[in-house]
Amino acid sequence: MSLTTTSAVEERPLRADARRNRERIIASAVEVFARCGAEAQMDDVAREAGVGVGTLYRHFPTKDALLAELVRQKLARLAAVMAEALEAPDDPAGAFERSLRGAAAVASQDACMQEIYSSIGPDVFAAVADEQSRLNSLVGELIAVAKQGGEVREDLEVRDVEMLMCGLGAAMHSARPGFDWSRHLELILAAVRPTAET
Amino acid sequence: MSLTTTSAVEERPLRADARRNRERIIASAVEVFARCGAEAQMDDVAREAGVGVGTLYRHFPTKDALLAELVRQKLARLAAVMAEALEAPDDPAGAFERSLRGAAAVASQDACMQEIYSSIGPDVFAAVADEQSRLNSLVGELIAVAKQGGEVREDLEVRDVEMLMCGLGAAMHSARPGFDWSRHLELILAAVRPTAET
Amino acid sequence: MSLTTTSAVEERPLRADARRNRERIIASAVEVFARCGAEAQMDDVAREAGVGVGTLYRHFPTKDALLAELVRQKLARLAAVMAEALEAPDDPAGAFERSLRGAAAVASQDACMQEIYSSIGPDVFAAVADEQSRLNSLVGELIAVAKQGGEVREDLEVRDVEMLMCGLGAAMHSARPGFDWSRHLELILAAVRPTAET
Amino acid sequence: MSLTTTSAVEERPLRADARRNRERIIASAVEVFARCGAEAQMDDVAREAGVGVGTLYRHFPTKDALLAELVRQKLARLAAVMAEALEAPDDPAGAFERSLRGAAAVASQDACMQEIYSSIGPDVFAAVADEQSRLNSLVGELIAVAKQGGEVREDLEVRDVEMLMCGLGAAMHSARPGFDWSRHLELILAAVRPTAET
DNA sequence: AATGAATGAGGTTTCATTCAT
DNA sequence: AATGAATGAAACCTCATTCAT
Repeated sequence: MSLTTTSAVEERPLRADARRNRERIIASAVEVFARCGAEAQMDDVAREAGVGVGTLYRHFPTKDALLAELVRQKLARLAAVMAEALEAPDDPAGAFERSLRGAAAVASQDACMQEIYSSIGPDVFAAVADEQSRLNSLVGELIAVAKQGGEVREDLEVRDVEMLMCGLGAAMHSARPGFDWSRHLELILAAVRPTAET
Repeated sequence: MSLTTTSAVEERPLRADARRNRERIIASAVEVFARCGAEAQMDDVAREAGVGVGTLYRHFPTKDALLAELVRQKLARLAAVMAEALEAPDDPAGAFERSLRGAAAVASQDACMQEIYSSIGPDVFAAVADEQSRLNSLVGELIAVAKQGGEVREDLEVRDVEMLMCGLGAAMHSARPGFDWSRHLELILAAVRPTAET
Repeated sequence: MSLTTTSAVEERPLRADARRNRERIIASAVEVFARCGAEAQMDDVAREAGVGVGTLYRHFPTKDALLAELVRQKLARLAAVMAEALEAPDDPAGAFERSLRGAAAVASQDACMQEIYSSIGPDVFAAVADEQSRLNSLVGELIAVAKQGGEVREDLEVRDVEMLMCGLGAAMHSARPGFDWSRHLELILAAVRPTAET
Repeated sequence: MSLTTTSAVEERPLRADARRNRERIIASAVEVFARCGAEAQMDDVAREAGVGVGTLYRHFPTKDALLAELVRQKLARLAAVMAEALEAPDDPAGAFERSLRGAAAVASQDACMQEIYSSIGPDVFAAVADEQSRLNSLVGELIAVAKQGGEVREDLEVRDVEMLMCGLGAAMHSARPGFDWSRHLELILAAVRPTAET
């Protein structure tokens, strides 16, 4: 069974009420998972959305399918931030840093997403591969531009940013006393800047 | 109910066989949680240890209590690495870096611990506070020494290291394709080194 | 609520398209139940018929009503075979045997019907009583004729044939390895023939 | 997952209470399935047995496993009847008929078993293959003896008996008005006796 | 009249924890 | 003290039926 829900093509548009429900479900899911973590229950999501479980399962035939959709949306939002940073014409210089700050801000809105992103098995991960690689492409472009401007170390790669941001998200979500994600982000930015001896 | 199992005082020493059981349980738990993540089942731990569930529950009255013990031991091992780095008399200079490398190596042995560490609720977190703060003290000392040697940025604080290492562990555990914790660690070390303009 | 759908009188004739739908539904139901057994789902029947579930429920207010209709049609087909055998003027002698062979052949076309026929509760059974008794009358006539020809044992009754054919259908449907309904039928025919000592 | 529950060898005997429960569960299952048919629910079985569902699932990890056990026991009881008939030294002549009468009597005690036997999928059928073939062997022996005595037709095979008895069981279970299994059995016996012309 | 989205009771199964042996 | 059988509250998911569009 495929976890994909938005098969790009030949997807006849949902009836108005169905779409409304779909959106309420997603919104509620974000809410509920934020409260309870990835082990939140389908029943709770349905109740929060004010629909029956059956409706929930009509839209997402599996809990994993719902998680996949949430992750997908999150990745899409991150990609949007990246794209925006990339296209801003006025200041190509700071694009990279701006994009990371924007991404961190987006991530901080629902840090629980990090837990979900970490907890998903290979199936869900695969179901999300498209958005993931689109995001990675954008990061690649941002890095390329930044290298030309001498803003980041020469050896910086996409997966470095992935790892660091993944770590940022996790620390964010762990919410240990004293943790402060914007400080964390500054350290990450320091890590990717050209080193003294280079 | 307290999650603490080793309440410092008035702890009559376990009978020899009981202690043996306790240790086998912990070893098995590490094994099983490494295989299955935090949602491994108590029955599995018991079976792996070759004891009945009842015995498992005699030693750890709760799953959380078992998790707490595992986290505690992990923190203790990290503290040991830190202490060792601190005490090495020959090369006080590199102590800080050495300690982080050592800690990362220890963490990499059972990255699932990171998931557990992240998933524990406040109760378990509190049950582990002692080891946590002992570890933090050591990190504080290491930072102090390193600052004197000019090895790290002046504004570095313990919680910075906590955050970065927490992120490292999480990325480690996520095991996304292409992730490489020793590269991640190098970036972290770059992040804490004195910046050019300082 | 009555399961009857074709209440003899006061049944205004369906609109042309409605009738078309009704027939497509029944055909699809036969198909689907043959594939999946009695626990096939209403949604599947509707999809196979190319109509919405709503339409299906307009024609058959209940799953049981649909099953009843299927059983009714089956019984009608069996009755047709019997009537045909009875009326064949050329060979009144073999009519009984011919009718059973014909009935078995019809039954073998969708043996799943047997499962349905067995699984129906008293309600559905009652809803089908008319066709059932019409069939039984015909069997009665066939037996009477056969007795005059000395083709069947003197004590043979309608319910004997019912029982034996019911068993045949069930064995057919069970489709255990090695089962062969035409062999089974021969044995049944042997059972109803006059015994040696009579 | 295997449906087998009684893996002949190396099965350490159950604790006394566990065995008691196991037997109560089976007894209750017979009862409940007799009342409700194969779609009876696990919860009902558990309640009837006076145990928690968990206990039920400890003994039978799946509904199918439970059904398999019931079928197995039924087949074993039938085999016992056959064996008994075979071994009776005094009257080797009537052994075959006696065995069928005995089998029918046993079957009539819980005719619902027939429905279950028919409804089981290939998996359960396989899980029951041993008992099935043991039963078939006995029938084979009975047929052989009967042939020597000239009690049954020369061409009679085991699967013929299987088919006929399968049909008997089904008709029994269908319990249509007027059905009478002992009459049905007499007809079956007539079917297998040597025919006049042979 | 037709559609298919929505409903929600109910089905099977899991697992942390308790308690009789 | 040790065992593992028993417990039962949930978890996920299905499907006959209703009802807004």
